[in-house]
Amino acid sequence: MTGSPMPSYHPKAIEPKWQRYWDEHQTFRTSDHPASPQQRKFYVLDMFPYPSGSGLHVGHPEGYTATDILARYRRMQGWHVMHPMGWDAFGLPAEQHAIDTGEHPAINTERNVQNFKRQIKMLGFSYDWQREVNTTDPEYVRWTQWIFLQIYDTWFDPVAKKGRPIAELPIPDEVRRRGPDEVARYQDAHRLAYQAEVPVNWCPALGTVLANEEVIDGKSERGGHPVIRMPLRQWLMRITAYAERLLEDLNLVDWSESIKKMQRDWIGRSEGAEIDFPLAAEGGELTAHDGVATPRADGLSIRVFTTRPDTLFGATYMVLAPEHSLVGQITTSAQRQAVEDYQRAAASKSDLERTDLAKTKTGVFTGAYAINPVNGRLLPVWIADYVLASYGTGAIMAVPGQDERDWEFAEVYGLPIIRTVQPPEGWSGKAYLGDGPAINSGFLNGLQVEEAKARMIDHLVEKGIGRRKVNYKLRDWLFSRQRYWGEPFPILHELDDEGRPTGRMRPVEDADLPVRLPDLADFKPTGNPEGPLVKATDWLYVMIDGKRYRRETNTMPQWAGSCWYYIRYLDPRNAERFCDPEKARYWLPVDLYVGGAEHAVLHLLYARFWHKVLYDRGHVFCPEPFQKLVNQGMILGENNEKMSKSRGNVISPDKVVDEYGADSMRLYEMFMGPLEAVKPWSMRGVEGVYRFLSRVWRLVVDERAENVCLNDSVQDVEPDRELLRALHRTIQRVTEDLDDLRFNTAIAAMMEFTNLLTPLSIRPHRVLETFVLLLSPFAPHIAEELWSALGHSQSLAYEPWPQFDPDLVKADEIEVPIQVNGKVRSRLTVPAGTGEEQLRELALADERIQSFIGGKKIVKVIVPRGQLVNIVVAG
RNA sequence: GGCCGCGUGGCGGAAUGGCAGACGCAGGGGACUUAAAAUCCCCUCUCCGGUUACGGAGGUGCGGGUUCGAGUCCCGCCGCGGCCA
Repeated sequence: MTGSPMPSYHPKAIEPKWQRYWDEHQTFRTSDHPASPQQRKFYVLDMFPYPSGSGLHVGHPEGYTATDILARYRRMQGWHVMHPMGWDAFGLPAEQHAIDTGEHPAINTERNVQNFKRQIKMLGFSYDWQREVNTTDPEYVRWTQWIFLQIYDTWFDPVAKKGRPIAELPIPDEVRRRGPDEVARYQDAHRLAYQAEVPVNWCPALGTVLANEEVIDGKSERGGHPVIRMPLRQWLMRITAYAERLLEDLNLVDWSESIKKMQRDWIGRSEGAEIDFPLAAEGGELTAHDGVATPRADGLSIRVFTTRPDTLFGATYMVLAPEHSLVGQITTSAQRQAVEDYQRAAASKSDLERTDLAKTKTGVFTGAYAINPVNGRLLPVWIADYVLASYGTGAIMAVPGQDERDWEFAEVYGLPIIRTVQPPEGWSGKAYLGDGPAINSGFLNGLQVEEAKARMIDHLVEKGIGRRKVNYKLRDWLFSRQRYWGEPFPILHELDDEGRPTGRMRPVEDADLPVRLPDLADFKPTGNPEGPLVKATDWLYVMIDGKRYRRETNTMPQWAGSCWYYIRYLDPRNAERFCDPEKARYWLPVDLYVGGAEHAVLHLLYARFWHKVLYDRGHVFCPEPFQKLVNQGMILGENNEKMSKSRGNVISPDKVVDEYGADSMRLYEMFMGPLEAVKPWSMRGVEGVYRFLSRVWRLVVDERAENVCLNDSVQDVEPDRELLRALHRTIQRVTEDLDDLRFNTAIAAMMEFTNLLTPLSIRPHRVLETFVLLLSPFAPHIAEELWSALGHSQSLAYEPWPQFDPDLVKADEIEVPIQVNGKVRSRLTVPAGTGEEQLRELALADERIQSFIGGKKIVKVIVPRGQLVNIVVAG
């Protein structure tokens, strides 16, 4: 605060004052219960930030301002508003800092949180800080671990299509007969949280595995370190079991089509068939000339998934992913060396590199042949890295005639190409993917693609060599990380007398949660896949009932805490449960969720998945967590480029607030353009809204006085009809724009109204009061100050939102343009509500119009909604 | 390569199929001032005619279409952005 005199607009003096007022009066504390049964609830949520060391950037306040305006608006409309904030505070930068400096990540994190909180509070957001959560808080971690155990305790019943307690999993008799260990193994294999040996992206530099999404171009998303593929035993979440519901329930939510589509594409549902191709006995290629191929004695076959079973007659070779388990068994001795060399080379490539369409296809023949089950044709079996082990069955039937990549591969290696769909006349391309009649396809000939698919599947089912199958691109979620700064898994591994794991696991009892992170002197990665927690030898071993256990040393990924924070806000200090069911029932789903589009797929998919498991297990009561979702657009630098330190175009909120105040910052970010649009920053623009706020200030306050007191023009008089109409029109525009999240045009409406008020020498007190209320959600500090200057002793935060009178909004007279053949030629000024017939007559009688239509034939006259006349003349 | 979104003044942007360019920025002129800043008032899409008043023509990336009427709807192209490959 500077000691400068108050009468001119001085945000630095008024903003901290009102922030203190709101804090001291707990103005925005949200009660657990509605004031009356009629009160509507409104849960408006921001994507909580990762408190990085560099502090807030101007992108954060964009979404936060939008939600804050709506929260304040709804409060004034009498709604029961939930508007919380917290910290997504586990993450790699804090751990890296710890590795570099030896300082515990919690200390660094706390410092960053304090800085973020200071910056957020300086913008005057109306959060209920009593509900602040921090994902690294042991009391929060406790419930993240508890939810993990809920998921661990759940299996997916494919018949009921829902998650059920593992105790309800039917155990087959043969499993039961083999004893309790087998039963436990069977259960473990069905849990939604399970361990499996999977090929992972191991990043030696970070000392951790990474999810596919965290690997970009073979390098880690954070840090850009090289990543290699290797098989490791990891925790996974069976999100694939929920694929269908995650897809289906997108129909229940009010999200933009583009975000829904991104989620749908990520889930990647496709319908097709699974087909078994028997492998031919060695030397089978010799018998092919006789048209008889002999299957291998051991009956081995290759199972493929295809979305185009109609093209089966066009299969001319087969491809296995280099990692496919059959490769070793079927490769002939002559090909073994080449195959093994190729497998090694493929292991060092990322999926992205392998499947790049532009890349020249490579592969190696295994020496083996499979038999096409529909025509007995022998198909050479290759391995190639363009086939991924993780998609479908990790094997394909190659149909070059109808698949671009197969065509390319066939060209490179001189494999035969058979078209099975007739391309349109004049087709000059290679593979033809479109519709058309089947050719070279036996009993399918002449059928269009869809019909041919159905007929082929029927045929496969009848012969017992294939089945209808739905496939998803979605993979199970790799849930473990070899890091320190994350939630420990609440899982104990049983050890035998020699200290070797028995393979039996037990979850930590609820009463013993949270499993806290042990303190470490050294946070460096161990360089082996066990993670830094193995160094905490005191923490690592546990004795229970005379048995020795070793704690799980993996930690959870950063996504874990953000999967359920919106629930914890509702009951943040509950020590008995993760959330009181009555509170969850009352507040959920979130009515409006605002955040960056970078979370459009993963965060939202993971959070929806956890929500659905909690829903199935009876802990939450609505199928979807986020009813309406809005993605704010990115704010670019003043040079129209993405803001970044390296480009030197970063705008600091601290600086903006220091120069112009929080209200100008808020107002500018909302005035820049539509919330969802990408838009460049402009300091001149900030100055523009600052000038607007100064003008508003001067409408009310006497600048010449020593203290804040009313301008002489503010008088206790009734507004004239014209001013009253403009006021009500402004109320209408601001209200309707707020309902539709059109903040930029709402602000424009208020600017127009002040432009009208500025030249007036008498400004009715009542009109200014109403206007200040309209402005208050956008620029709350100046609004509070003016409200107080207008004679009120309490905050305006719960003043009723102004209502407009629809009759008053209507103008007495309107101007009606008259067009001739669509061009405006004249205008009429008529009383509002003049009938169409009368408008038509007035228009035709108009002198200027006469000169345009004179002598011409009038074809018709159109008077839409009595607002315009268009006269259509011939010639 | 596929899918999605977007192309409007010098700039950010406004326009339920109905007067294109609201509002703001930048720019120009004026008032106030010893002066400057601040503030207030006026002008500001392009071209043509006119001293003025004003009138006319064109104009929303390009080309077509639907319609009495298209920035808005449809088809094709070009450019930019995002997501996926």
